[in-house]
Amino acid sequence: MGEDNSASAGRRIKGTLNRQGVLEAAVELFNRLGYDRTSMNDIAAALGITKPALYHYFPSKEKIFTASIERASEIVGSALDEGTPQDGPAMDRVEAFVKAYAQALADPVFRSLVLADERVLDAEGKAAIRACKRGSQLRLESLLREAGGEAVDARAVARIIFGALNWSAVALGDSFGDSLDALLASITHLTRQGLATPQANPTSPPKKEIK
Amino acid sequence: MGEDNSASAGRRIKGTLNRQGVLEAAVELFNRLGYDRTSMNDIAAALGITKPALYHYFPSKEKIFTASIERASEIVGSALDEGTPQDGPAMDRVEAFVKAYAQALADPVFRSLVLADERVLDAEGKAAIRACKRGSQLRLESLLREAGGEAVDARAVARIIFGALNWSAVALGDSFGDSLDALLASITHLTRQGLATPQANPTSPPKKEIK
DNA sequence: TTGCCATCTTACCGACCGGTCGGATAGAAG
DNA sequence: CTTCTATCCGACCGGTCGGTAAGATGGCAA
Repeated sequence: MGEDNSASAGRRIKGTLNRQGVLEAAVELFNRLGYDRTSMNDIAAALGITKPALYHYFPSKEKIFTASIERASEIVGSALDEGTPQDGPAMDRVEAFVKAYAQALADPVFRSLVLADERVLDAEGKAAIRACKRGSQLRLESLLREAGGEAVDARAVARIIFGALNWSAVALGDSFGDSLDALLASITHLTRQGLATPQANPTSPPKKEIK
Repeated sequence: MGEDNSASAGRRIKGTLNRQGVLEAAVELFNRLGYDRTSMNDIAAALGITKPALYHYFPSKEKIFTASIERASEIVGSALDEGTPQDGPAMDRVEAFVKAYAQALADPVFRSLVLADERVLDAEGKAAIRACKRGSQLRLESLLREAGGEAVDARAVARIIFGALNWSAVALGDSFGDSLDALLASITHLTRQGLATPQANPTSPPKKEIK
């Protein structure tokens, strides 16, 4: 509500630190060292200030994290909105969606959400992460169903795609971008070929012995 | 070398605690809470002893972790050896390999390796994890090349498969087993279809301007 | 000039961490 | 019996953590 964001008074002319700057520095450390192993002193030192000064921008360490989660949700949301066309062949839209998601993974702030260990957050933070991930998941599933009909298990294929991208981003770290093109090409290839031919028995659970 | 494993004397008749028991309890906690947030007191409490007693079985917290990593390497190694046939159609062997790997993921000790954050380990521990992961990766790549020839980018497809399985195992936790069948079916389907038709321009980097 | 307020610092707190010390306990060996 | 040794515990250590108290600094508005 009443957030006064005017670059008003204070000391610090050099740097003009603000919440955004703190958040970016913190995210960089969270991604590199992990949330637990990043101390408030580390963050402060990276900004050239002392620990208590940090508490003028955020009331606690966890609030920094949850703020980065919220920001990450906005980032991936708008990236998918802008990157996924509203019409055209369904499979092309799947491809555009996957590409947009992969590009969002290049943003450190969004990576902090993917890397985030839900166990360190309270119920509210957990819910925010789950809602964001679930949103992306459902959007891709819907697109896949549109593209493949009943030919495949859309939920499972979406899991494969997100798993491939998220895991590679986490495992490869900063060199993720180097192999991204090859990864995207293969994901697209497998998905196109897989959706083109129906799967034996996609989702359906065994109906025989319901009792 | 000279490890005396004889179930010799001492107090404790009830329980007959040993390194194996300590390791299993620790792994369960590491997987549930994360390595950093699991204290030696937590592990001791789970075993019904106190912290100093723990140091009769392992010399440090990190040694418990590295021991679980070594054990996990053996588990996945033998699971893949036993689960992957030596002959038959290459694609069938890929499928068997993937299935064997997925079953290894059900073992908490192996999951501790997949979940492990390399950043908390020393150079030796890091190397052990990397060697294990790299071994699995190369085996699958080799199998994929055998099955698909030059049709696809084997490295990228292997990343997709491991990413899908590892990420799902981490994200779904204990309910991983519930959706495993559907996941395996879709992975197999996508891989079979993807290998059946060649990819536009798989791995090859631009050869033109080598200079 | 006066007073306000955002900014930033030094010094500190209680809690918890991994790990250690010295001793208590009890079955096995002689 | 004594002695040995594996097992285990209460108490404690140095260090780090997230967070706080209290005050110094300096630009801005009145």
